[in-house]
Amino acid sequence: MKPLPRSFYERDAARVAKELLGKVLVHRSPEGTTSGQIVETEAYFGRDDPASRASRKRTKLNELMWWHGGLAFIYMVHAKWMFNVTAEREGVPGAVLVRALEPLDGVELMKRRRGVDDERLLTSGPGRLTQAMGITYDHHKLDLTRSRVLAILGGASTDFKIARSHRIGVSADLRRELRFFIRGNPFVSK
DNA sequence: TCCAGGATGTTCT
DNA sequence: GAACATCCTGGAC
Repeated sequence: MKPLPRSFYERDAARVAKELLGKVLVHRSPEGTTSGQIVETEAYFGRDDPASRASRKRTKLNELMWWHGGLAFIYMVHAKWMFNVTAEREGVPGAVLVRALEPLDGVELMKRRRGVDDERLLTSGPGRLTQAMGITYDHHKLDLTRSRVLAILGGASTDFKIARSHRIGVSADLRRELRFFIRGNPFVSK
């Protein structure tokens, strides 16, 4: 499996979010390799999206949303790291939040990092999956199309049904439903 | 320097 | 389903 190319990411954020389902996120760390299939995502846009970090002024923290697609965009909420991928072409703000994974490789390492034994609790939430995968602000700005450390690989299963809903935990959501998840997958959050 | 807030998680009912 | 612990960030002062 090869990393998804830049052209995959430089499109409408909602489309990128939807098509990231079923792809595989891999982190190669000194402790070992962990990977998981993406089962839940959310799309975020720019100025017209009140829930987006890019709806406010461009700062050092959110500027990656304006950069080109395919970069790791990481920030902290409620003392938890959130893992996003930038979408859209350079100059157009957009990002996809990865909300849940189905663990594949390195399950024992994930359990150790999370301090829990129940597989369902390892990666079924945005803060949980970063902890299980060992993703931190160190990975901010990493190019997912080139990095050997952190990558999203294509070619995974497409044998699933996609469901959608409103985004979770946002104070002011858009009318559009921008959360995508694999229907019936036990690792989807909530 | 201080402090409110936030795209959450856990634990309790 | 609701309370609350958690802790970094940047803007306010």
